[in-house]
Amino acid sequence: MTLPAGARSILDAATTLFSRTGFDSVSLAEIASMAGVCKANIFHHFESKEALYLDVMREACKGHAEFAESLLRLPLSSTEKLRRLVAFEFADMFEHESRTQLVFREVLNAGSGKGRQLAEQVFQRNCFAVIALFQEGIDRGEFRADIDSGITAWMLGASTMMFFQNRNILPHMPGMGGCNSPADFAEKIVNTMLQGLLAAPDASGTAEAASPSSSRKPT
Amino acid sequence: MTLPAGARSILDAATTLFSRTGFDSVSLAEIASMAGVCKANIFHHFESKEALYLDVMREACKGHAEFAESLLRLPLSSTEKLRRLVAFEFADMFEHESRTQLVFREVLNAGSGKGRQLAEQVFQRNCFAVIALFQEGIDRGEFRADIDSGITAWMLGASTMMFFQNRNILPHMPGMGGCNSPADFAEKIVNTMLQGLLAAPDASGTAEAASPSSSRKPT
DNA sequence: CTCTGCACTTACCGTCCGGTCAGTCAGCAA
DNA sequence: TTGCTGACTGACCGGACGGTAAGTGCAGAG
Repeated sequence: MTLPAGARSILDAATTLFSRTGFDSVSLAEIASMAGVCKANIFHHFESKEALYLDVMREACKGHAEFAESLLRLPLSSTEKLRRLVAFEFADMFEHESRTQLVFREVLNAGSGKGRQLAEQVFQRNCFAVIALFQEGIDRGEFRADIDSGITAWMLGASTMMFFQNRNILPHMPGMGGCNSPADFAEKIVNTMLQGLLAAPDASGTAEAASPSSSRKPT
Repeated sequence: MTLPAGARSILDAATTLFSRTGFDSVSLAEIASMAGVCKANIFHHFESKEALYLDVMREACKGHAEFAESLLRLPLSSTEKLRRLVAFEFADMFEHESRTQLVFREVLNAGSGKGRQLAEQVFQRNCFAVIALFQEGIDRGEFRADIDSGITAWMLGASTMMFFQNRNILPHMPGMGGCNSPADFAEKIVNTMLQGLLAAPDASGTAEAASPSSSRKPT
């Protein structure tokens, strides 16, 4: 915001390039070239390559996970909150691919990450919000009492990240031809989870609760 | 096997180092040093750094996914096959950490991977076996007919990979304090999935089918 | 013993990288 | 006009990198 134009363009170029192939395989010369400045200018605005990377990460992490937390306070069923949360996260990921890629790379590359801490903070905060959501559903009797909210949140997060990370090769994966859009995938994983989460289906109610909007998919 | 001792030690050192931090941040000098040979000797046995990496990947991929395929042919319930499959995969992953890390890194680092194709083959093959398992369960009426076997396999694979990848920070994750061992986690994700997979629980049977071995966990 | 082929080494090359430095230039206050 | 500041640059540095050339030593075949 208060950054000079040069620093801004460096940060943007670095975000794009780092998100593409990581820290090591991007050179400062590349970044400078894409930013339209000379290499030495990078050192005028940033202390080192690593400091630049951390600034890029800090920016990428900002603004994440706030929706999830605000969502928790809305007067909705836990099922509906879950649907909205996953739908939002998928939309958000694809709207900011570079940022998302950066954070995910750090979370997924166990150890050795320079921005690991930052990414973990984002991940943990997100995870915690989802856990709270599941726990609320359990307390309300909307979800089964015998599920583990931590494990369930983990599965949801893992599926989401993997989908994003493999979005380009997904059409070539066996059995995944059926889901063609992120929204489609999001709906399907939520449905799959819900069928295991919803409180015991006494008689009716199961199918309806799993698909509250009447004509979600006529099959 | 038919490799000279030197080539063998180079391959082993490279496997260890590449699995630790990836391709870029490992130098041939490091590999040579760990292998106890001089750097030039690497070029005697391997065409280039990249060729060495591909050989390492090829070896890491070998022998994977065979258990899953053989498992499918056993005369067991789909539920039991699923349990055994996941239990085996968790045990196998932790028994060969370096190999596993290599393959997972390639699968998870979207794009830009040198051994991407190899890792994808492993991943696809594994995925396909699990999909077949789910499909069998559906056909038998053991699993719900309205689940998507591809999505379900995806969720299972994603959860497993994420667990392995984050095994070191897992104790610090919110809500994951409860599961202390890989086997524990494996059992929990299977249970979570099954509760959503098992055919409609008419009256009894659900809890029993989800935990076939009588005294799995007395709670 | 000699020849051959292979494992292996020492010494070196050109290149590219992160980082430094001296200096230019525009804007602005006094 | 002068003096100062901060954005920006081109030229350069030491070092590490992937890779090469030339040669050593040694085992087995003839």
